[in-house]
This record gives sequence, C-alpha cells and structure tokens, in this order.
Amino acid sequence: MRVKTVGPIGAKIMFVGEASGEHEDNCGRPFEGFAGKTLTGLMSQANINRNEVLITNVFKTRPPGNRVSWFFLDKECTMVKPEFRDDIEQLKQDIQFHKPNIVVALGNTALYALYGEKIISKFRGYILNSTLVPGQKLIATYHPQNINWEWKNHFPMILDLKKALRNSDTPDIPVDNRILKYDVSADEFINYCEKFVEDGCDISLDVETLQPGTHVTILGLAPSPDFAVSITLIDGRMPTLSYTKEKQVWNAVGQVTKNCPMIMQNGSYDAGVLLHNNGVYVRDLKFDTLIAAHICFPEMPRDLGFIASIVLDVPPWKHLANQNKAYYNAGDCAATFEIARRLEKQLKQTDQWEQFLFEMAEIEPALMMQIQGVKINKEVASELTAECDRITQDCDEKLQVITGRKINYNSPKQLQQLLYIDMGLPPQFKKRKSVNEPRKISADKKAIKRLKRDHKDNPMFDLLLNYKQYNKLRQFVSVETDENDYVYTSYNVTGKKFDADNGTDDDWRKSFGRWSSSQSVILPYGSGNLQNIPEVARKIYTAPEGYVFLSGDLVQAEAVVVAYYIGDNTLKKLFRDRLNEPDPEKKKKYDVHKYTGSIMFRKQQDDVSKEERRIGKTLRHASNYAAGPTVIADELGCSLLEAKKLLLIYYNSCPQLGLWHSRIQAELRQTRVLTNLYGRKHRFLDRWGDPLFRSAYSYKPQSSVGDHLNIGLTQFYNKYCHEVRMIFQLHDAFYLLVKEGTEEYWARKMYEECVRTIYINDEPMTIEMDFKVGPSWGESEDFPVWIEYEEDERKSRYVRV
DNA sequence: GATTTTACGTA
DNA sequence: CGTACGTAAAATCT
Repeated sequence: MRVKTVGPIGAKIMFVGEASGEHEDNCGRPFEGFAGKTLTGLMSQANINRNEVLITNVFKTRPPGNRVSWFFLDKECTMVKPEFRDDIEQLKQDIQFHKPNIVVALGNTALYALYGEKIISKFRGYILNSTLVPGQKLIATYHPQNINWEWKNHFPMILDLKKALRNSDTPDIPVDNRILKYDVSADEFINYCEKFVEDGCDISLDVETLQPGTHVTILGLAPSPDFAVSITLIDGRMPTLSYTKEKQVWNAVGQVTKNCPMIMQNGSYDAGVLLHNNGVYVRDLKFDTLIAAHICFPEMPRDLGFIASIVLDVPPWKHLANQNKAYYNAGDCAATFEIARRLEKQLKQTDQWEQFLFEMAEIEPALMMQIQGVKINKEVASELTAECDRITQDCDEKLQVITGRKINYNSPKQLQQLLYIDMGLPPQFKKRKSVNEPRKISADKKAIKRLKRDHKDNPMFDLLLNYKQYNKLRQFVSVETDENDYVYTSYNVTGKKFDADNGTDDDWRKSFGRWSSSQSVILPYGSGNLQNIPEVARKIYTAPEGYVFLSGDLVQAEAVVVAYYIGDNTLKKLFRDRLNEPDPEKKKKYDVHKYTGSIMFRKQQDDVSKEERRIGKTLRHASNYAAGPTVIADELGCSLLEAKKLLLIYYNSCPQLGLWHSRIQAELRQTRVLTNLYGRKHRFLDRWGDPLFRSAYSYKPQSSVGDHLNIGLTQFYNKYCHEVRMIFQLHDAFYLLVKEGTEEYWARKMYEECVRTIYINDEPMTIEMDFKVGPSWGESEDFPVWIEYEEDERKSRYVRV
C-alpha cells in the first residue's frame, strides 16, 4: 500500500523519512512501526507534538527486504530508478502544497532527495536551503532507526530536533551577511592587524598547517562573527612572500597576539605552532571553544564542525575545505568567534563559568610541557632494547623446542591456532560488554594466565607471558628522538584524541576531566603517550648531571574521595591520622590495604600478611567501581567461588558502598547529570543500564582527583614556571626536574599548592601529597618531608553531597 | 595502501 | 560484565 503524507493542514514542520516498512505498508501511514515509536519518543524529548506535524516518506512503497537500494539503479544510491521518480515529484508537490516553515530530513535518503547530498553525519544539524524545493528551509538529522543502532547519535538528534522546533516559527532562511576576505596581500593583512591592535578587540585566530614540520600555510583572524581575513603564506609547498615581507606579517601577527584577547578552537595547537615555529607568543588566550565544548557537552564530539552544527544557525561549510582553503579558514575564524559568544552565555547560564576558567588555565602549563620535552638517555635505552631482544629471542627458541614449530607470538591468529586447534586446549573468551554480543575467542594475556592456572606443569605459558611482556616493553624503550635526544608528548586538557574526520569515528570520549597524553603533532618524537610508560621503561628518562626528578603524588587519592563520599568513618580517621603523623616510619602504619586485609581476615593489622594485603587492595579497588567476581578471580588468580566469597565479606564489612552506588543511580535518574567535588558537571548519555552505572560510579572520584591535581599543578606553574621545570603529569602526580639539594624546597612548594581542604557536608577532607626523588623516572625513593598542614579557609571549598 | 581488529601499557 | 586513555602490529579490506 502506498503511504500518504499525514498531519494537519498548516503544520509548521514536515518530517521526511525514507520508505515504508512492514507496518507502514499495511496501514498506508508513515512511521507506524518500530522506527515510528522511536521517532515519537525523540520528538517528545524535543518538545515536539507528533500530532502537530506533517510526516511523510521519500518513497511511498515498501522495498523488498526493506532495502532502500531497491529504489536506485546504482549501489551508491545516487540514481533513482525511472519508475520511482514520481515519488520524488510527489514529495516536491507535497512540500509546495503544505508550505511548512521547516522540513526535517530523516537519514541519508531524505537528505539526498531534498538536498542532493549523501552523508548525513556531515550535514546534520545545519540550516539548509533545499535543492528539491529551492527557498524551502531544511534541516537534516539521523533516521530514527539509526538511533536504535548507534546510541551515540541519540543526543545530537534531540538537539537537531530542538533546533528544528526553534527554527519553525518562520520560513526564512538566515542570510549569510559575513564578509570573508581571503588571499589578501601582505600589506593589506598587516593593515588589518594594526587596526585590530588599535581597537584592542577580541580576535579569533586559526591556522592551517602543512606536514611534516607543521608549517603555517594559512593564517586567519576575525574581530567579529561577521568579518574575517586570511592570508596564504605557503601555496603548495612554496612560500608566497619574500623573507622580508613574511617577517613583517609575523611581526604584525605578534602584535595582535600580544595586545588582543584571543579566541581559538584548540588554542593549544595553534598557539603551540605559533610559539614553536614562528616565535609568536599568545599572551591572553581568553576563550578556547574546545575547552568550552568539553565543559558544556562532555560526551559530544568537539570538532568545530560539530560544535557549529549544534550551537549556530549557519549553513554547512566544512565540506568546502578542499575547494578553497583560504576562504574556509576565514569561515572557521568567524564561526569560532560566534561559537565563543554562544558558549560563554551557556557556561554562565549553567553555572559552569568557574569550571571553564580553571580548565582554560591548564592550557599554558600543558602546552609548555609539550614544547619543552624530556631528554632520553640513549645508552640506557639501547641497553634495555638489547635486553628485550635477548629475552624474547630466548623465549622464542625455548617455545620452539616445546611446540615444535615457529610462529609469530604477536599474531593473535597464529597463537589461537597453536593453542586451541593444534594443542587442543580449551578456548578462552574475551569478556563481553553485554550478553547479547557473540563470544569472542582470545589468546591474550588473561587467556594465557588462565591456561597456565590449569596446566601448572607446562612451562610454555610462562614463556609466552614473558615473550609478550618484553616484546611490549621494547616499544617503550626503543624510541625515536630529535637531534638533541629529546622526546615530546602533547598533553590534552580536554582528554581527547580528535575524532577521525571520515565519519567512521569510534566510541565517543567520556573524558572525566583528566588530561590525556598523545603524540605531539608539532614535535613527533618519542613513544607519544607518556602516561602509560611501564615502570622498567621509565629508567631511560634520566636527569642531567646535578639534577634529580622530584615527584609529588596525591596519596590514595581516589580511595580518600570514596571514603568521604560513602561516609566510612574508620577510613576517614585513618587518612586524617596519617596526615597528622610527622614520623615517616609511623606513617606506614596507616595503610588502607592492610586495614582492609585486617577486616577481611579478622585479625590485627600487624598480623596481615603480604598476600592478605594484596587481596585487600584488589578488593577495595575493584569494588569501589562495582567490579564482579570474574574480575576479582582473574586478578587474584583464584576460583570464581572464592572470589564470590571474598566479595560478600567485603560488601558486608562496608555496607555504605552499596548505598552510595544506589544514590548515584538515583542521582542519574533525576537529570543524568553528576557533579564532582569541584563543580564539574557531566551529563551521562549512555543507554540506561549497568555500563552507564559503572561509568558513573567512577566519575566522581576520578574527575575530582583529576581536577584536584590539575588545579594544584596550574597554580604551581603560574608561580614558579620561571624557576623550575615541570616534566610529567600522571593524573594523580606531577614531576619536576630540580637541582640536587633543592628537593625539599620544591617539595614544600608543591605541597603548598596541591594540598588543600574540601569540606564535604561540613567535614574536612584533605588529600595528602607524598614525594619521591630519583636520578631517573624509573629509580626513585621516598622523600619524606614533614609539613604541618593547617586547614586554611581561603583555600577551601564547601560541597554538599 | 588504508582501515579494522586485537592486544596491552598507565592512573 | 571496574573506567579512562593512546599506540603498535596483525589482519582484513579495496
């Protein structure tokens, strides 16, 4: 049965879907089946009443197998079969008859029919002018069915629908009055720069770069959302200006960044390139739209195109990037300026301005650490590399004797063949996220450990584990350095690697306020991420003659935060006593894990064995985040039954934990927004269920500790960056490179900036900081410094939880 | 040659 | 059914 367009005459919004499914075919009305239910739900979340809108499909009949490609001649679905062209004509006439203020295209097919473009992810959320009915305002979003498959598109789709509603008052398509000047002459560009300096106005800046070397090819500036100017410095691979002229341009840009408050999208990159390559220092990065987006939409993509699509009412421009880079760059500058205005408003309205400011303040220390880099000891590095090679070769040879064949142990496929087919061992499976997923066979470390447990007499499993360990270690110790033996990392304040721009982006990033570390695009030397270097490999990072590494780490930080959240009085006292204990030897007495062991095994703390302490540590850690018995069993190497017993004892000894977990769930149910100890808000967008809860349990402690350290680190940097060098940030610790003999002086300064009190329900919580000193990152010893801590009102925060 | 999968290091 | 992050090598696709 052909479906009709349904809805009231005079409706302001018209939804256009794809084609009929089974239900639609039966009743002749669009969106009556499963996808229809989803659509109704989405509409109501966007405050749209389904009865007040028009709904139709592009194709009026049901394709065999529900495949849309049936309507097209080609696989890419770009040529409609002649017999279905009437459907398109019908759609056109329907729109012209009803004259809705806005049409909403649902999915690729509708977007193609109405606008001639195929990739919904690139065009969704923008205000478009329909090509099928020129002058008709159009917005595209996902097909409801897609939301059922890809949950991460759920929230953007609701935002799109809300935008459609906002734009349904009038049929007017916003006119683009922007003046985007591109490829201006050097002199004209310099004139603009001088004018901007004279006005002292906010300026948004954006650079395009060329690899390798990260040379600036195009530079754009905008003093408002309506005007932008860009200059091309490198065309292809050739400079466009003479040396003298280009120098004049850089001088002019330098004056702008010296005198004007700057606005950027990911300023850490642009400012880093300008500083490192062009000697241009950005004095006042006033507003970074990446940071703002991270605070406002912590689970959303943060590229400029996406932010624009949810914050602005503009036509899409990102797909033009390859046609005219200079024009596109100017467009980016203008868009960044406007996004900054809108997000500033939103940050203030949602009471997150303070959080925004302290995240902004983290940019400079993060950037400086990136550009300074760390020196590698090449001798130690090559020794360790040789050792890795020796051990892996040795394992390889011994394994060859045992198994009688030579395979690549790094190959999951070959290893699975060897273990589960040739040797006939019981296949091991990877843990699934949900029971609906198919079980996946695996030959990873965990699998081998399990096999080892059941075949204690066979030495091959130890050899395999050894091989894997040293093979992995090799990648951390054999690193490429620059000509001065330095390596670098990019510390990313918003904790995110950028999503691929090919539309096939993987999981979204949660980013709980911790920094991430990744390979620097500006200085691509070293293993990239410096936050996952194994202990042994840290030996290659040695301090120069006369210097040592000094680290300050927050003691048991997450455990402290959890203890206060759940209200565990014994633990609170334990942490407090440790804080007030001047004797470093006696401090060791206050050991959470020994305490846990003593409860679990009902004995005095002094009688707790090493093994019992380990069990206590594992249990506390795992159960804070609601881990299950399988994980405990794997971690402890015990049976599932034993793990279950241990967990039961643990939960009985700590009933507050379960209550806290329930409270988090209740909090989620309200608004899905959780707030940490520093006021950082996070809206959780996952489907309702266990993975959501687990993620939420870890949010408050993890992000609170992250913010706690980063605030201290930033304060420390602002005071002392001219006197001392900051080297690493490891989530709950940071490292300095200090002159021998000044360790204690700097330890005290770190303590002053990092140790502060948060009052939780009027109770003071203080996380202690301990210090370590060593000639290399890998060889350090405790460096006890007794600092009497006075709770200082000025440094404190009050929170209710 | 480009993309996806598998594995594994840290807090 | 800890979570979060980034990278390398193998496997697979085109």
